[in-house]
Amino acid sequence: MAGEKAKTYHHGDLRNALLKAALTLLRDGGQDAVTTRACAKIVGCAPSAVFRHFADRRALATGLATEGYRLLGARMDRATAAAPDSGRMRAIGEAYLDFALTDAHLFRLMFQGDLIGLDNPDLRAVSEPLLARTADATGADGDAQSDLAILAWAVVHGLARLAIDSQLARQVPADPDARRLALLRIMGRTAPLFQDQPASSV
Amino acid sequence: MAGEKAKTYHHGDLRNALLKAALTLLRDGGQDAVTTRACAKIVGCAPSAVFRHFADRRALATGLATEGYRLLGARMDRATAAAPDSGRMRAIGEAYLDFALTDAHLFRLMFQGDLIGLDNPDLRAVSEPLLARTADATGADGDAQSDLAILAWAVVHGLARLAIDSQLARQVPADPDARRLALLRIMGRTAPLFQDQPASSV
DNA sequence: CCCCGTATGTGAACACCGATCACATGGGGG
DNA sequence: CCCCCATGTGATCGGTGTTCACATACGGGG
Repeated sequence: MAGEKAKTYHHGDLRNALLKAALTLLRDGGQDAVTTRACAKIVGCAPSAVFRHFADRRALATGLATEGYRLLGARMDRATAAAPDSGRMRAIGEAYLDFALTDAHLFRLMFQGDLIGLDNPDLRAVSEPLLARTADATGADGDAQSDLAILAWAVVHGLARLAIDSQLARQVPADPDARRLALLRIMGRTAPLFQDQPASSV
Repeated sequence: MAGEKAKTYHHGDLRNALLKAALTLLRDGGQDAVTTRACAKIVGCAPSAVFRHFADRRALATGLATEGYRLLGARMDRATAAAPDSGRMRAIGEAYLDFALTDAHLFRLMFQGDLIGLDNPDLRAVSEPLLARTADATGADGDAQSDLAILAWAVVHGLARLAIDSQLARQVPADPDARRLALLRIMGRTAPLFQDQPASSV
């Protein structure tokens, strides 16, 4: 008994338990491993129970992606808080790249339009502020601000995706730390967006 | 009879027919629609026949992706051939974006590491020269050349992916032509990589 | 020319998947 | 207290990738 959850017919928090199971499966098996039946087996419920909490497989994936945006946002917040004003863009870019490289499967899922519902209100509520905050950090304003924010996003997003799932993965060092440094160096070439500190410190 | 292919037991070119069917399915149904059974039904063979020509579903997808890289390469070649030397980078970037926007499903598949075999020799033979040609077009040399080529790739790749499968799709005009222009304008902000012509002409 | 080896295509099967539905359970508000 | 309804179950359906024994016929060696 002690510490053991009483085995009740009603789980009590099945939805969150399923999301947690799904995240585990995703992290070490990729999106293909995230199967409604596998999630059910992990939490110990019937396969059909999943659909009491998620309309379908896509809804489950959407919940996962939402959690991903929350994690990414937290990382970006921490990065900006710790950085001097003039280095906010670089800090954000670094955080974005780090997230993508260390949680690649989750990162991919967050942009897998066919697996998640991009229109989902919960997801939009979490993901849309990220671009706005980046726009602030450009230091520009007006149209240029918007353009620069999108461009900055594109640079780090492109680097991340190429590093994760393209032949570039082989053009760049395999060792995680070295790869990270190489990507940051390349990112730094995008003057003046990410060139806060002199190149030597990159 | 006239013009009709004789219905023979042996199809004769099943492999290519399957690839063609798969491409059709992909283009108007996304990757989920590319099913070995659906391909078989389209070409009119038994489901199991597919596996005489492709080891598994991934091999089929890999073949499709290879074809995609071939198409992209052709577009890039045409673009560079028609552009003045000083405008090669911009021409390449434009071609890349155009391809991604007009053949989005195929473009996505080309980078879907879990569906295609990135190590496939045929695929690598077609895809790897693309980066090399981009490196030439930077006009730089040495480490900077490599860095700039990767950065340029990242910019257009990031813009393309964000436009295709992220919330950015809603920040940017919905009309295809307007969207294209907006993305090119943003791309042009990456001085000096893509700034061949004065901004007014963008 | 025929004949057989082999590449190619078939049909039936298996395990797994997402999804649905009638039914079982039991917690919480009238 | 009791009953309603959210939650969980088990059986089931159609679809999918993949395999395997078997059928077919193309093409090269006698």
